Amino acid sequence: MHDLQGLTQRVRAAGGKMTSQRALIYATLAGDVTHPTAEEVYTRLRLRLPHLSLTTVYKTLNELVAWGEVRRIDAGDGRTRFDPDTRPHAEAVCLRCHRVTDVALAEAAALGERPPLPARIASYRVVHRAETFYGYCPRCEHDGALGS
Amino acid sequence: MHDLQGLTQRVRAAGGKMTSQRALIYATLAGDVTHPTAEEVYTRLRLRLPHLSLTTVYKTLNELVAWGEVRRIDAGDGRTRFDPDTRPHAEAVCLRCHRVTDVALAEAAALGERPPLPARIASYRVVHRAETFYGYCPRCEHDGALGS
DNA sequence: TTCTTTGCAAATCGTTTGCAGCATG
DNA sequence: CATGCTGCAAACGATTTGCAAAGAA
Repeated sequence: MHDLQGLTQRVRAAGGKMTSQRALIYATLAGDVTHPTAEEVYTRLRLRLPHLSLTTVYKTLNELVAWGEVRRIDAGDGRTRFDPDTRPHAEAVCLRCHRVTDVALAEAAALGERPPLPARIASYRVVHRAETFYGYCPRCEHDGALGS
Repeated sequence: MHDLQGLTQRVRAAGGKMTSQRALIYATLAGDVTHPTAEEVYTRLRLRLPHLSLTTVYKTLNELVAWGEVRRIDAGDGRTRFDPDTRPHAEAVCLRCHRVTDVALAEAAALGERPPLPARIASYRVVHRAETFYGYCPRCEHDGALGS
């Protein structure tokens, strides 16, 4: 998730074409720290591209993941969320509202986050690591109903 | 996930009843390190309890999670897996076959796993932490087709 | 007996697929 | 103009729900 030009190049290198839909989906996700679902991306873009279909959003997001431009995140409810930040980092997931918040690099570092990724773990060839903290976000903590 | 007696007590304390279905589902999961899906649990138990329904398996597994006896794991495909080990530990997920393997405590420790769980991260009240390594298990690595 | 649980069938919901028409390179 | 892309509708697969019958306390 860098500039549109670089992305266009990579898309073409992969035998693809740059369309207005893709450009907008890319752009929407690029600056986003809220880890939106496919449906959320769709809803936002429909304002600017009324003819856009949810199918296209799904396909495009899957491509982005396959190309390593975006990362897939599971927050425990049924939906898949997407994170344009592909650098190794930790996340906090709310067990109630399923909000996902990036954990500040400094905070992660203080906890022992070590950038160099070991190549093998449990005999797996490791491609990516994630550290996830499950708990309650401030809003949900103060809203009670933590048991639901 | 301890002994059946302790579980029966806790089930009753929560206003529930101990049934043969529950006892078997509990027992099946207790010693399991393969992180089975609901369907896998169902298939195994059907041999001993031919009348068992998948619905019951789902309901029971959800109860176990709600009661903190079991943990829910997402391996990236559509299915939810279940892990009877509720202690903080790391897992390795295969990006191809979605197998989940526990990372040995010693190995995790060498990587900086620190048992004491910080109470707050990114202002979340943290209940549980997970460190996941995504990559390819030995079998899939040697089977080629890593791109699929 | 009373209240929970079971299990069948049907409903949900997120996501994917088939395919005809459209747009990019 | 040759492919790849879009978008509609239909298909899918995992999980949930309604409800009547069965079982535990």
